[in-house]
Amino acid sequence: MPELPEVEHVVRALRRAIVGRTIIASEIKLPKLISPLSVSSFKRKIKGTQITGVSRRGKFILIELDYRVALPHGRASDTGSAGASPARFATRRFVLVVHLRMTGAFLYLNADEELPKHAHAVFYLDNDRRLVFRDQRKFGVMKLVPASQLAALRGIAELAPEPFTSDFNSDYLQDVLKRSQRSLKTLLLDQTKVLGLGNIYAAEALFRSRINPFKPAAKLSKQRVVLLHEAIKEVLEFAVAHLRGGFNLEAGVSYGEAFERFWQVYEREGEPCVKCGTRIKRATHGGRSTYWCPKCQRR
DNA sequence: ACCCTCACCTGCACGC
DNA sequence: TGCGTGCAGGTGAGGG
Repeated sequence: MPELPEVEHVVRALRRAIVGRTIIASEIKLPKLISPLSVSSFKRKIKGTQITGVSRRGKFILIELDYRVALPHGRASDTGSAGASPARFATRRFVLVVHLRMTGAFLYLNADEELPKHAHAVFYLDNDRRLVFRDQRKFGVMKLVPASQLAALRGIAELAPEPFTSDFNSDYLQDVLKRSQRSLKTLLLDQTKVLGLGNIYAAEALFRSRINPFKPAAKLSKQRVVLLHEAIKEVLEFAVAHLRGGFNLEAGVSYGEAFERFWQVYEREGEPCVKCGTRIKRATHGGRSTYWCPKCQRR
């Protein structure tokens, strides 16, 4: 389902709901979800951890976990609290790295609510509620890693700069495009080059900047790179600002679904272009559907 | 190093 | 109704 804006939306909802909670137990019904860890070691490691934060890197959700280990003899550890009395515990930090891929979603269930179909992981929290990971197509992945290893994790380490930071600027984008032999549409989907777009927002960003999806990336003029850079940021920002889930945290209704659809070309084959009225076209490109206005996006 | 295709899964909408 | 086909917002492995 999700591209960066949807993931950001899920992160914010999770943050409101689960930060501060302790995971008292878990169930993993789909072992490959958490591989290469075994189910038993995953459960052992995550049990008793406290959720200290929820953040995001690209489309990866990062659930930050602290595990306090009691130390014998009241010895202070360097991660323990400083203060008058010596710490009697050490804190180990972990991150549960989650990628929703196509159909992953989190649910936050009350004690009396039934598990939905395709619930592959269940985390029992200390407030008598459950955080559930559901994923119809089973593409989603979950990795529990020490916080110190996060940055080097394969899949994370290679990611392009975050689109809302100054590192993602038009000079960076021009540099990336110049080196590529691929079409713009294909390149925009590559998370190691441009971060956060998926099939919908790549199409939307190209439409917004009036650039043809099939154009070779290296052939885009500097002027139009600037336009594309603006469009990418605007499309993502607009989506983050306007996404609304139909969910209610207190009622325990699900996250990650029921997003409004406000895109202008995606899934609009045959409909009139909002700018010029020409019928939107669709083609398969690199195995995926691409939508564009043949008049607005001629070049 | 790059780029492409396919594989990973289930479910849904469509046409016959 | 049933069955076959194509398609779905993501990525990684494996090949050229």
